[in-house]
Amino acid sequence: MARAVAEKHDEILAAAARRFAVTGYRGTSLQDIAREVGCSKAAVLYHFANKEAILTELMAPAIEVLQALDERIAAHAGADAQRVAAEGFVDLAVRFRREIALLRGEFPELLQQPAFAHIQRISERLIDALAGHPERASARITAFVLLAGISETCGEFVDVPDEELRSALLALVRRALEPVD
Amino acid sequence: MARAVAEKHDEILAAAARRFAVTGYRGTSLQDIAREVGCSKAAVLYHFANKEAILTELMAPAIEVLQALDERIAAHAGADAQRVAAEGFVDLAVRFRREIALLRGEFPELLQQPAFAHIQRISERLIDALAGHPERASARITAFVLLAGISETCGEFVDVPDEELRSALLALVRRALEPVD
DNA sequence: TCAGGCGTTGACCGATCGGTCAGATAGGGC
DNA sequence: GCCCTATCTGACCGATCGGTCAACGCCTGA
Repeated sequence: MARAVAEKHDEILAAAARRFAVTGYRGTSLQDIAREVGCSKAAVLYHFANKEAILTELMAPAIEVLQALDERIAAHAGADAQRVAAEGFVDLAVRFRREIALLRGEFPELLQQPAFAHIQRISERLIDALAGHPERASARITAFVLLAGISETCGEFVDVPDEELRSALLALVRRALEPVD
Repeated sequence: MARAVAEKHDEILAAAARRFAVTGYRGTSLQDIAREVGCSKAAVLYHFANKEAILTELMAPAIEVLQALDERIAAHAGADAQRVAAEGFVDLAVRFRREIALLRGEFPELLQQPAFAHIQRISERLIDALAGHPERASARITAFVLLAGISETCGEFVDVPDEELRSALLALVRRALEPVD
């Protein structure tokens, strides 16, 4: 029985991921998810406290890796931090591109939600590290283009093999980045 | 009287732009816009047929310029098309960054709406032109990162002076792009 | 002076949202 | 055979959405 519960839990999670990826978080209703699973909306809410809990659980692994990257960047300094940030973020984006895709540009709003409040601060530090010269506006602009662009792109090119996507992005980042002198 | 009507029309438009920029299109209700203007929701709908009409009118100038860019790219060929696409898009993004900002990542859904159907095709051609080698996956990935990243960035850095943003983006694009041989 | 229409309003509509709840069902332990 | 509980359901809730509508005041041209 316990196994059956876990199965249903995961089934709902997978269905939600599929729907979120197509119509986004806000654009997907609990009814949509229930229909995809083949059960009632009430059943979905029996397995999850509320809609946000589904999203939170779906994003948990990606957030964990993001936090680990944040700590790794903090542990380095100077040019090393820039390299760690660049490679770390590309890896993360490629690996979790399905999770990124399901946010479909709803980042700004979702980041406001308390559950994701700390993500914003991590993003800030990531941009600083990637910029190399955080005080130079052009460096920050470059970093922002890369972060936002890579996120969006990974959400779009879900069918390209991991290694191909990864190497293309890394090559682009190396070309685009102004090195720390 | 006719002037008063036009004034109110523009006032509603400006209020909608302000609200959209903060909470996005979907996240802004007609009630929100009416409150910002200081009138009733019904009054807003007296001046505009529906909510979508407000967005359409708000985006019209940007879409016109995008279409003009599309035609200019089509009129060129080879390496020239890549340069035209790059410079044209950066100019467009910087100039209309407030309009871009108010979409707040709702592009994917909005592009589905019939009013913006052709924008998707224009974007495809823009990516091809920017990629230079549209058949090479890495070139398309690079182009996508730049387009998506620049859009997002322009929506974010609304306070940076036009020329500073423009030159930083152009420099980045030149570094990032693989030239057509 | 008065009829007509423009701009505006609040009340209302149906649809949909996330979420609640009491009760039906079924299956395993006693 | 009986009960208990985990699972699930349909009916329902209040809130909010975009949009409609009859009616009202006011301005204007005849």
